[in-house]
Amino acid sequence: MTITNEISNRQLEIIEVSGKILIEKGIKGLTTKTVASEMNFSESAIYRHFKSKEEILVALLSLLKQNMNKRLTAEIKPQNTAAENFKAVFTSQFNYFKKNPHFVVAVLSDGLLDESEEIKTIILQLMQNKMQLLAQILEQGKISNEFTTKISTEDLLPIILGSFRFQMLKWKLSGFQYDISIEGSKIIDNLLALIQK
Amino acid sequence: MTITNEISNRQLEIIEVSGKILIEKGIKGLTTKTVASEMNFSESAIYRHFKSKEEILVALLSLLKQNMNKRLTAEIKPQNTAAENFKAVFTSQFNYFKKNPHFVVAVLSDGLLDESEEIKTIILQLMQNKMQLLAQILEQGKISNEFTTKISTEDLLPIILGSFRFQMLKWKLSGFQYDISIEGSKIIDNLLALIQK
DNA sequence: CATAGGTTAGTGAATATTCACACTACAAAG
DNA sequence: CTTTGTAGTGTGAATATTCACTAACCTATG
Repeated sequence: MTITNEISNRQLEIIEVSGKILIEKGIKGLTTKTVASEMNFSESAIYRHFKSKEEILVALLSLLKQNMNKRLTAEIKPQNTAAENFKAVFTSQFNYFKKNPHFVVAVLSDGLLDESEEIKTIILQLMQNKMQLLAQILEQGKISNEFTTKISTEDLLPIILGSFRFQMLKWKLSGFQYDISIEGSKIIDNLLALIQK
Repeated sequence: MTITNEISNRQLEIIEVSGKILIEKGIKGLTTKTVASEMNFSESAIYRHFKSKEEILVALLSLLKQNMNKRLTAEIKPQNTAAENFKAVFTSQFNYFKKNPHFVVAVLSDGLLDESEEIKTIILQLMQNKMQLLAQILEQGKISNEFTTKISTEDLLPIILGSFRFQMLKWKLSGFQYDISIEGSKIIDNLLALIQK
């Protein structure tokens, strides 16, 4: 356990293992025992790397938040059309979760929401960040006359985000069996078809 | 504990109390201790009414499933337009949850999904039931030329259901502070505006 | 007097966390 | 080159707490 904010390799391993357990066995399955077992070391060894179990979850979510923000912000380019930006952002999301399904918990985070105040805060920030990015694209599309102005951006956000979340839930329920980037691109097209003029 | 399938008054009380705890403290907060305390009797008294804790959850979800199916099916009338049926169904849902916010857990059921196979099955049935009802209305609207045919019913379902779920999540996150039937009717109108021709 | 529904006082299992201890790599000091 | 200090990382055993659930007993009421 270092003093810096940097995440050590071992910490990253623990985070990834925790994510894996989280999607396989849910929040109830994530115990010091299961994490230790998956790491092939004793329970007490966990405490060499994290102060508490909660800290692992906080680190996991913070990491995702950081990644997501960087990644998605880079996808938005002013010279592109709003539809292109819209596609780019969601494609990036679906590809990311395809490669890192253990982070899907953060999207389907209902269970995590009740864990602690700190965790709840991070999850809310994550949602807030995504909504802001999306709002930006929707506004662009309205100004450029690509998207419908029948519905306010504010009202459009929960529809789009809700659809995205639901798609993720379906994917999880299927046991991550199908290709989310393919199914995802369908829903992107459908959403665009609905909001485009 | 009676042998019949009927739910006794005391059982109903326990179910309602459990739902209340579930939305206030999440699945982790639902323990024999908290239920007993809320009921103002001892933990062991619970077992006079239910065989196990899981049985309480099963009863809660089964009850909701029964109620919902009856209620929503009654809302759909062939002589009405698809848009009217659409509105009626969702208005009924929002009003129901306004009166019974402790059942919202079943909608935001991620946490419950990992509890047990039986619980997972009931939740999936609940979702399936609602999707079927909704599909019926969407098909009606397509035939009567009210709704867009640009998007298949199958693809429209997750968008609508996802929006509904997300609205419920927002409501829960707000601590059930605003009037869900008012906010709900807004989202109904918005969704209709999107899918109507 | 049998039963429904309550009580108190347990049970064993699981949980997160702590502690004393051991090993290793490596850099500084002699 | 060897000694030695130290930071990092592991272990096993023990901890208090919480959990779902049970057994034995009490009592009002139909």
